[in-house]
Amino acid sequence: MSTSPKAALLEEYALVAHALSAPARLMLLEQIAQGERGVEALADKTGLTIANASQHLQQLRRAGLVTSRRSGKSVLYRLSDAKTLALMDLIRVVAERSLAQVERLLRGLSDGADAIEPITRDELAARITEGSVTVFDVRPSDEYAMGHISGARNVTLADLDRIAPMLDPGLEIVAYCRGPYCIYAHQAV
Amino acid sequence: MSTSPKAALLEEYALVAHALSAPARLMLLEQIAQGERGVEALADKTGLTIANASQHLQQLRRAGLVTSRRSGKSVLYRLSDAKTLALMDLIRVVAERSLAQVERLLRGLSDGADAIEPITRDELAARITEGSVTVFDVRPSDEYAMGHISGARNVTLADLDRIAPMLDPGLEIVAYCRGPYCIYAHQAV
DNA sequence: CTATGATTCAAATGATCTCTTGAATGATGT
DNA sequence: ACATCATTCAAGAGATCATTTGAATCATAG
Repeated sequence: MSTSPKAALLEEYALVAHALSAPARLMLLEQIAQGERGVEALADKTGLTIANASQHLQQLRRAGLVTSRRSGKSVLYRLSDAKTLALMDLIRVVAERSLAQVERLLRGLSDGADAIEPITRDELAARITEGSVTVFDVRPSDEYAMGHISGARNVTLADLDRIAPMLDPGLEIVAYCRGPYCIYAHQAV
Repeated sequence: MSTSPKAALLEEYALVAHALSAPARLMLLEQIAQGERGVEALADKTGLTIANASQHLQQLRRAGLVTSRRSGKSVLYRLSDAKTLALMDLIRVVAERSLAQVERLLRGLSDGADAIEPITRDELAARITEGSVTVFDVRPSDEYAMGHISGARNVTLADLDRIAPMLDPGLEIVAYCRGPYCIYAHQAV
């Protein structure tokens, strides 16, 4: 072996980190985290060409972050296991904790007008049943179809302007999408 | 803003991952995890030039993984908090879980002869006091000086050949260094 | 077996990263 | 203030990576 064993190990760790170091691959992971997807669907969502998306996906697979299986003509990709999601989440936490730039971005989005209040899943369910809040699922409708909170209305950003005047101003509005990665919710506010 | 807010966020996440994607920076982090260190000490340990180490350290600082403070003439670096360590650890876990290549490396190191048995900290302490094992700390002596398990002997790899014949073959030998990142222990076996 | 459609491979270009070298900065001690 | 030491900055060469294009592979349907 030309390189020392220790250096080889470090290169393996670096390979995993490198797979997460391109925005294009993070977009793909974000989509794959929603559920199994084919290459074409992923390319559409991320705006990448099919060949380019395929190459990024193979880099993710080489790093062990996703696995693929054939289903008919398509190859479906999914996260290899929960650790992949935990890794994405930890990177997000570290990035948002320490980078003042990220905070500025989030502040810029919310216009500083409405208070943004993160709440737990159980708490949200309780408030829905008691009718004190209206929940909007602001994801694209195909993602909505694959699973959503009961009682939530699927409202795209384009719909918002149309229905905004019809809302009871006294009601609290909760916008959600697919976890911390999504910024649709901020835009909807 | 020329780029969309969402793309900017993804680039921040990518920056953190990118900081972890070079073996040289992983070596530096591994050393910094041992305690606060100056640039020169880190450069020595990793075999990098001082200027090069300084550049990598600033990349780590930009990503929020380490912080620095001045102490006299030196600038001391340390991990920004426990999340950084958790992130390194998670990457290691993901890499070792999914990459068959890593397993092959580890198998190659241990020569397949002696069984390698990872044990918990408490279990180890119990075995030391009852005298059933001999514990070697195979780290360099300056790291040993900064903290080690009571009852452990500091034995460098160079010393091993010299003292190996003097050991009671019936005793179990435990080699340890500084957690999962270190491969000295495997070499010592 | 052949045709079709989805995906992957392979080569080439342009961009990015790493490392080295030499000079500049910043803090300390005389 | 001056000298000195540790660290950082700046610029260039060499290597590596991302993206595009066109061709090749693979599984199903006819």
